[in-house]
Amino acid sequence: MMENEIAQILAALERNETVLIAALCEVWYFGKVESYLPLGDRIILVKSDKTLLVHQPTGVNPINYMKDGTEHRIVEDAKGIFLKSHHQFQKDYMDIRFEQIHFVKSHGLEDGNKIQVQGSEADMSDMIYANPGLIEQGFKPFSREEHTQFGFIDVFGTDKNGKVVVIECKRDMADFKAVSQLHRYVHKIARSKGIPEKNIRGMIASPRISENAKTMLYEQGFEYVMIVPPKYLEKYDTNQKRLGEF
Amino acid sequence: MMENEIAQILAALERNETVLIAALCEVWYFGKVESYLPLGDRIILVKSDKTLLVHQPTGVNPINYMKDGTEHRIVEDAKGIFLKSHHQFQKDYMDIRFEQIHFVKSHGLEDGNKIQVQGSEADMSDMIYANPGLIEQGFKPFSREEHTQFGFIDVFGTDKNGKVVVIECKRDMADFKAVSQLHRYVHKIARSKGIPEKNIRGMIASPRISENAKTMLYEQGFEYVMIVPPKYLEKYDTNQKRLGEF
DNA sequence: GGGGAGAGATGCCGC
DNA sequence: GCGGCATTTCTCCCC
Repeated sequence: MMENEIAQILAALERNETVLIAALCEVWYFGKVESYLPLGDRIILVKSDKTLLVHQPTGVNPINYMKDGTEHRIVEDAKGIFLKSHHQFQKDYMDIRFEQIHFVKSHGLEDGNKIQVQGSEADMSDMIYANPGLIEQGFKPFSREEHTQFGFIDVFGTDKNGKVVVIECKRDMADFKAVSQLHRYVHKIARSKGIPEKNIRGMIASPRISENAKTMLYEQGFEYVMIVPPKYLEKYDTNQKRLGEF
Repeated sequence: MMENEIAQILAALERNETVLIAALCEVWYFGKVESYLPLGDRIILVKSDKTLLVHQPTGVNPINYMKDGTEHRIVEDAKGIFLKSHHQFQKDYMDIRFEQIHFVKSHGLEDGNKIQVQGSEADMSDMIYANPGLIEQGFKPFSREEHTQFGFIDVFGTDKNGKVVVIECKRDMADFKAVSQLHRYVHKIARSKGIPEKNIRGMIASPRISENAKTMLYEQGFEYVMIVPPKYLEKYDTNQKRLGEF
């Protein structure tokens, strides 16, 4: 009944193509958790690196997946027609039983390009290093080399009085976890430099901060600087223009 | 040149079907961040809820996406043929320029079923409520109703001496964040009940714990209980058997 | 491989 | 919408 579609899938897997399947199916997963997805229409995607995705007709995330390097085979027996997948290192398994295959399509895809992103937390700290005045007058960040030596601290320098300043950047709203992160960093620096914690200035730099976080921040004697990640809003306006251009 | 494929896309969008496109394309995104993905072969998936996914030929995650409720339209001008997507509430935009469309497929998908998962953190705390002896002899969890009233504490009860016990469950390896979570809960309970923090027992329950976390845990006077989420390994063995059955 | 941290994290639930 | 938290988070980078 589905011989033709199964043959297409096998041939495409053999040729290492990307395979797209629309099918009425049920799915079992056994790995870090166990899951069962009852019968329904789904899109199944097998990529050339052997990643397997099962997508329901709604939502961003796959409902089931297997990572790259998975082995796939088709098994036909009395219980039905299955795509059986196994990942040797992840030690997990997925079984898909096909009740009906709506269509199969495959294609060899070539894509060596990577995405370029602007507006990340790293861009924020770069911006502060390039324009220390954004923090306050007289703020001097240490060199980028020293930055790494103390671990994962976003920005690290001295104020106009020579006091050590530790800054934790968040690209969006800072929450209490950002404050406890900052506290941990200040503690780390205090110990490694032999300075009392209260003599180190800790700051959160972000476009906004939650009420809880603000309270925690001030309770611990830390400070807040409102900084918007580079081109966060400006580019948004630009987009509107750019969209209009078309 | 791509008239036929464009017509297929438009018709499928009109009919609210799930649309699959394999295409050589470049992608711009403007939203919380900005991104640009240079020309390459990708799979584009538009779901019936108007979710848009762009997948490269490798990896589990989409390289670009738009959430459900996005508006999509095809725009053809001197600069090329575009799928232009806009989300009113997310206030973000995506533009895909098609250089070449390898194929278009669409289908109306029906799927009302939800996934059933076993082995989550919630299952762990359920297991402990059902079998308090897993923690220690004499441990008595409070009722599930009280559980919510103190917030997001996984398990909450008293030991054989009537001391309050707060347990944070992790389905896999517990790290230092789990310990600081536990510390916060103990602090919360101490304040709300007017008990000194040192008179409350805090515990991490997980199949494993990192060295750092263990150190932090003991420094703060907390305890560790090794608990494996229900059927974490047993079912894994079962699977092997079950897989053999086919 | 462990450990720490970001991510356009997403998604869920509760207020 | 914010807030807190789990997720088969994934991914990257460093030790």
